[in-house]
Amino acid sequence: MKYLEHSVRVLVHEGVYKKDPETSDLGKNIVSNSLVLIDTIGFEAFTFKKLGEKIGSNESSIYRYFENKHMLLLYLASWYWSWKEYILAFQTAEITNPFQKLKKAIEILSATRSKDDNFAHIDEVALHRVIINEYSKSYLTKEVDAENEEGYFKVYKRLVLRLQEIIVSIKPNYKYSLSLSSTVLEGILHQQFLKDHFPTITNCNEEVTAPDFFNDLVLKCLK
Amino acid sequence: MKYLEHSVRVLVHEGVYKKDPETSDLGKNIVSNSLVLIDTIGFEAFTFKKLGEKIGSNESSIYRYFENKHMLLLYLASWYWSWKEYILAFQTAEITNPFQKLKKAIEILSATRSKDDNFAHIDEVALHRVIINEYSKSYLTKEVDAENEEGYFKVYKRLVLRLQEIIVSIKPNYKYSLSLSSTVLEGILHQQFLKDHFPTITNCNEEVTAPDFFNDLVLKCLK
DNA sequence: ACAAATATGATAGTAATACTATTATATTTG
DNA sequence: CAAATATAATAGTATTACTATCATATTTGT
Repeated sequence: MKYLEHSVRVLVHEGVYKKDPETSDLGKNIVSNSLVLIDTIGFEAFTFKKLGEKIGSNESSIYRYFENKHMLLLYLASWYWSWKEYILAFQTAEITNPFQKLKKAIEILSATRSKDDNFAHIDEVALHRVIINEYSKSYLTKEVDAENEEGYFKVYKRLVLRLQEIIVSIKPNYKYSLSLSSTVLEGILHQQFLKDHFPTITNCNEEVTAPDFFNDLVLKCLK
Repeated sequence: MKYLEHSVRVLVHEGVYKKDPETSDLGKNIVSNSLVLIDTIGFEAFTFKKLGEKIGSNESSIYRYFENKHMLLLYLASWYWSWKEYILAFQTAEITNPFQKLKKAIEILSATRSKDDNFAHIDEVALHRVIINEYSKSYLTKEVDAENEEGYFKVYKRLVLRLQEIIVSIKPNYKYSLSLSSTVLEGILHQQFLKDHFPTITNCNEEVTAPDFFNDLVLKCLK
């Protein structure tokens, strides 16, 4: 049952994998453990060889699922954003007040873990950290235009548009709704990174959260 | 004369290089050509071997200046931010109106090239593109805390604080001046990237610029 | 002017990375 | 029970990311 739900709500673009990791135990192991390993040693030091050793599997078997570690990162990112999109749709559906909707959206996009969800093999908290630390690297490449055409960033872009819709519903004549939305989504990750590594250039800390700041920011923009 | 000026205004932390590239022709060649090569093939594909071939020099000679390509990126980034800081200090010194000062600051931080400056061996436009595409990679690493302690990100953080000072001078009781400042600085790079690669999620294009958006944003926050 | 120091170049070598190919073996399925 | 499929094991290649050594050219200090 868990898995049926899972595959229904979290859809990853077919092009990013050679073989769908959801269809086998090895595949699920690759995904769940790559997450933990990237979180531990960082994306640069991460290799398929080390992952193979960790899961007691052969390097060559991993290559049957993903062309390389870049594609695996695209997979993890798609999974993350797709999951966020699902929670966003689900948890804001009932909210009619657009201000409350916006607040809820920012909260969801900033959240380390979702209260009502639970996936068998994915460590949500580790995934959240990996996205903060590594997501930019998935698009800051020379291949970004080709991969964008393939549709690998569709889910992320759709999320930006969903947030933008809420913004527009509050202030239809606001000229920078797209830029505000993409700034908030990117900024949420960035402020969380700063909180952990460059605390002198952010107000976010144990008391002040990223949602506090971005809520205030967006509301002021839409007044 | 140019070089005297240069070394006075652009100061890079000693720890990022093994030998100061400003002290020799080879060093200057390394810096200027690495810039062009990274801009052309991207940081991931960039190697010291390829750079050596490009400048007709040996790989091992380049290693005498920089420990590895990561340190070279830190160098280029420090150089860039130090240069921006200089221009900012210089061009806003005379402005007494804090709103005008803020506008000028955002303009400078977004500018591809500076009008009144000209460096013999640095291609400013290429450097600006490299910063947009690669700067995040300099701090999204497992070594960030150690390198931050060494002071490798001092210039960048100081720039954020300078922008924040202007913000505070306009609205002293604004609670999120640091986060706003760091969001703007990061956002300026991000919106320019989106304009080039993900135009559907930004309002920035040929007519609307990043300064247009961020000026509007910051002014609304400080009203 | 000359010895000493320094900078660069050339070559070689190592360990790790990023794969591809082949073959053997185990498991599933029709 | 045969055929198809998945995984594991091994080997091999080109490239990367260096380090070490030695020769040679250039600069500098006296």
